[in-house]
Amino acid sequence: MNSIVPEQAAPEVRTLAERVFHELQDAIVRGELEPGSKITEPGLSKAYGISRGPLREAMRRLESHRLIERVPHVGARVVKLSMKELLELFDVREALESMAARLAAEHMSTEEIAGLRKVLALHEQQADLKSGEAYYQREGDLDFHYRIVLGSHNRMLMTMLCDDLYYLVRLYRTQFSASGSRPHRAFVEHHRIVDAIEAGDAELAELLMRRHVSASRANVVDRYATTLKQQAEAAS
Amino acid sequence: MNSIVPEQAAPEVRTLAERVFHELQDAIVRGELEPGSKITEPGLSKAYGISRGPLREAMRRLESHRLIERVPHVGARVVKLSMKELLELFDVREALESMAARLAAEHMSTEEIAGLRKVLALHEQQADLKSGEAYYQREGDLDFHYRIVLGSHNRMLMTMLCDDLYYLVRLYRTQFSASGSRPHRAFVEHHRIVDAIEAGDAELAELLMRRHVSASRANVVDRYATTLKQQAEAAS
DNA sequence: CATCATTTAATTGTCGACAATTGCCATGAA
DNA sequence: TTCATGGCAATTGTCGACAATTAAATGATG
Repeated sequence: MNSIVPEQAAPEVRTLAERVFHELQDAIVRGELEPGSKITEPGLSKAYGISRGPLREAMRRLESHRLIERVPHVGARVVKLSMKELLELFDVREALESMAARLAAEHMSTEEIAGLRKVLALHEQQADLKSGEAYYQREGDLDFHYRIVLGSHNRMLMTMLCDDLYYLVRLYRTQFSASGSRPHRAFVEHHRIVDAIEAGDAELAELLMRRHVSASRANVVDRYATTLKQQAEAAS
Repeated sequence: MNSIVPEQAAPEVRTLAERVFHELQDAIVRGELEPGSKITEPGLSKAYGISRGPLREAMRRLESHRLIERVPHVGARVVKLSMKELLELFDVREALESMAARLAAEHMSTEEIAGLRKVLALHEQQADLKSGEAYYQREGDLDFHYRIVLGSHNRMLMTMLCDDLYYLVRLYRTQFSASGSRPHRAFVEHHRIVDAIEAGDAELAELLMRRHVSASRANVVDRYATTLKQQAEAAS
């Protein structure tokens, strides 16, 4: 079980390959390694002061997490999400997270639900501050989704969403510099979802989560259309 | 894009690691490598006549596909699906495949639908033969699901289902020696799903696929309970 | 006889070097 | 000028050896 929460709470990293994997993962998600840029084994090998052996293992792991793309005998590039791929990601999230919400409504313990409520409270408090810094809002949002996935008690779902897809989500947020959008509405939706989970209403929780992700996707499409329009105006 | 269809139609394998990966994948899914058995790097290295370098890469890939489990400094074992994990797999399949059916209803071309119908015809023809050999039936079943996933035109879904989960499904079928169960009912369900896809009814296709996977899951639970009961009787 | 510490063997992790393949660049011909 | 061809540099793929860690075997001790 890898890091469950963004904060790299990895206490003991037992192997070099593992450590450099996490470092590279962070570097990519944070945008320090430019999307689409080519990364070379000797380069990284020197940069991190390790041999190419462990580095290749780390890169192979990054590839399986869809953070880099490799072509045999050619090289590796940091993944660059296209709009099409981003929408694909949302469809997959909709399928998996709605299932997670359904299972969470069936299996989540009272303690877990209490923790979930605490996250919501913290989330709103930060929103009241209107601190502008959308970063924490967004991290809070991910925290919310994390906990529901964990509440599903389905390990396969957990690794798929928490270890793979959520890193892509964060990568997207840096690549498209997606600021915290539609925050208030998202808050309301989050609350409704927790209510359904607490009531043990699996079907409703599933439906609400589905709409929640779907609305988020629609919001992305909107923003993208707006951006295109602005670019067209600027060009004319 | 890796092998889309079971038949290893990989014409050109460019690297040793890739080749041995596919060979090991087949060996595991076919049950030649016993589930839960420990696999050692020097052993496989000699067995396949390659160095440990490419072999480690192949093993790392197998791990990301959930076919083996590795522990740092300890070793790797062929995955052994427990009942709990099998049910988890079904929940994930239900989520992803129902989404695939929905997208397929929206995006599938007439040619793709024709191909799908052809698979169904072939499927039934084999059933009429009552050839007992459930193997082909099962492969036909997987072929059906493959094509629908491909019809979703969502690459992320395709890799998740075709490259990862479906190998686990086949592994399960060998591990639990699951014979062709409930074949007639599955046929009917398959037809209804294709009808919905052809009609472009996304919601219905999604619902039917969901029920289809869910019924398959329930069937597995039934069989498992029966097995347990028989074992208890034999012990008494 | 059981339990614990120590040693030992085997496996994994890491490293540096060599071979193979690719992409680039210069050179030359149409 | 443009395109094809050849060679060259760089990167990836592969290999064997060494170091670090783990699990087991052995022996000592209560």
